[in-house]
Amino acid sequence: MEDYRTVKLSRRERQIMDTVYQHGQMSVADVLENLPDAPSYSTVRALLRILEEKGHLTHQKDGPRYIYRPTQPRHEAGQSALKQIVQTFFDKSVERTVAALVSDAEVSEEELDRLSQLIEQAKKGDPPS
Amino acid sequence: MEDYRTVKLSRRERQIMDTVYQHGQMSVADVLENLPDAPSYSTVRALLRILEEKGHLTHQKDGPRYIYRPTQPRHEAGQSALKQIVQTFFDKSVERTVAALVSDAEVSEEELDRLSQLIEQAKKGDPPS
DNA sequence: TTGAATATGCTAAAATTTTAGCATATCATC
DNA sequence: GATGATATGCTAAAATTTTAGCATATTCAA
Repeated sequence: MEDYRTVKLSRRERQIMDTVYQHGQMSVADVLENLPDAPSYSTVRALLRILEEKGHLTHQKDGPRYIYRPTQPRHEAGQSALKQIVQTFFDKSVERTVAALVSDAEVSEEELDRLSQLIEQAKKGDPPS
Repeated sequence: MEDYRTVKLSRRERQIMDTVYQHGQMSVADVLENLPDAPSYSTVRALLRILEEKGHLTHQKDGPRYIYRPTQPRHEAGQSALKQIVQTFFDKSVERTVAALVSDAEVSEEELDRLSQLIEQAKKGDPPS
């Protein structure tokens, strides 16, 4: 599926999709709290409704209120978002992207170890064609 | 600097910033060719002007035409874009993000090797506090 | 050096996005 | 079961974004 973050969605809509993905699921009030330049409650409701119409969100009832969740699985959305970044800023190079990630100086020794393991696994497990 | 992709910029503006970052520098015609749902020439010109007013782009003359470039260095913009993604889709975990990157099945054996080296270097070179 | 092609400068209109707020429903508690 | 607090449904206005197009400048080649 196409990356929702680059096409079709307005600024607010994208902001909302981002928080909802980050939090997993949210009520209107939750979303409101987490948006930059907090808009009005009405606004958030309207946008959630639109996003649901467009098929990006669903809601279920939780007592009196609606709880919204993304329709596209998080890991899928993450994959395409990542892909977009790799393409835009890192010349489509996974390597350069990882370099940027680990050069951020906030990656612990242990995490680096786990990353090594991760890559070893990738070598064995998923030999690409 | 804050991630231009999440705040402040309209849909088209963000699309334009993305292509300009991807290509390094572009004329109006170049941008036009690379936008989804190609808008009109006028539109692109207007948006480039606005982005310049907002400080995200500069231009220089190349013969008869303007060539636009981002003001913020690409690697910086890439870092903050990545950070945003890591936060939104991968619970702020660099590890999970790298896992997603290398599980994309399009990473060659050689690239995996270079990634290993990369991480070894990170271990030695930049021991985080 | 002049004319065709291709630029930009600018203004205002069209379209979309964002917002407010009234009407109505639902829940929890006294 | 009445009441206050807190939801949603909906409509239309405000604000922003996107667009078109006329006027003018610049380049390049005949």
